[in-house]
Amino acid sequence: MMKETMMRKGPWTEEEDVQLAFYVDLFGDRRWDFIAKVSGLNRTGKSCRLRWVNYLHPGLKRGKMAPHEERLVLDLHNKWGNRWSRIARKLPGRTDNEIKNYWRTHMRKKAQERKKSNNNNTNTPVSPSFSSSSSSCNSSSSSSSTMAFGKTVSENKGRSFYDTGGMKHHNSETLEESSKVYSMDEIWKDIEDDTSTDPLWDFCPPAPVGYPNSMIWSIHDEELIMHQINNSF
DNA sequence: AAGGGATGCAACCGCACAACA
DNA sequence: ATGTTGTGCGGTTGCATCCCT
Repeated sequence: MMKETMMRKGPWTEEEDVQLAFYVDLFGDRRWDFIAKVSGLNRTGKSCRLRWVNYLHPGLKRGKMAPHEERLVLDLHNKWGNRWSRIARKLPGRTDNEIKNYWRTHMRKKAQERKKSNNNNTNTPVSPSFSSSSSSCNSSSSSSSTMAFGKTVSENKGRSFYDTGGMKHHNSETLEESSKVYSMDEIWKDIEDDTSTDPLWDFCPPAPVGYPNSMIWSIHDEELIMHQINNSF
């Protein structure tokens, strides 16, 4: 039987962050349900984990993606599709969530640029705003296809507009050419063509995920520690 | 200066999978 | 072999801030 207690949701407060960090420091970044319980945070283990992984983890970089990171994301997405966590492992200090958000943002940007360039492709070229040149964009064969980005695309049953599917769809015949209302793959391919020629990303570091995995402790230890904690608060 | 749309990011949800009893 | 629990992942949403008119 699970007793239904109202779990807290929504943004984390600074106090909660401090508290979570304290307990993760004590118990390691595993056993999230346990941490959630003993910390007294009225959060689910899941929520605690997410907060730690995406925000509190000491190894995290913050701020804008560097150009080489952008390249890496593009290239790895081209290879692996929406395997965000996998991609994140190749970008130390970046989280899957961050990369996912980045991708979404830039897909949106790109989509809009494309839309613009389609609208007035007869004369004024669009100024590229993303990382490097995108001069070859308008060489794509999709110049006549209907662009259905933004809100309308959600009508496109189940596929979010930034979900190109990556690898998933490259070999798939489910995406019939004829049925494409819009083709992110095509668009992104164009972008890729511009960027992937650059071997810059080759430096690709050996994926140190950065989690301290040496936290070995027994249940017995847990209980002892718990006891101490309870006494100290 | 104000209002509205665009953007970026944090957080939640649902599902899948692995470990364990 | 099976059920339960914990964790991880990908997709989606909500909200605060920024920017433009």
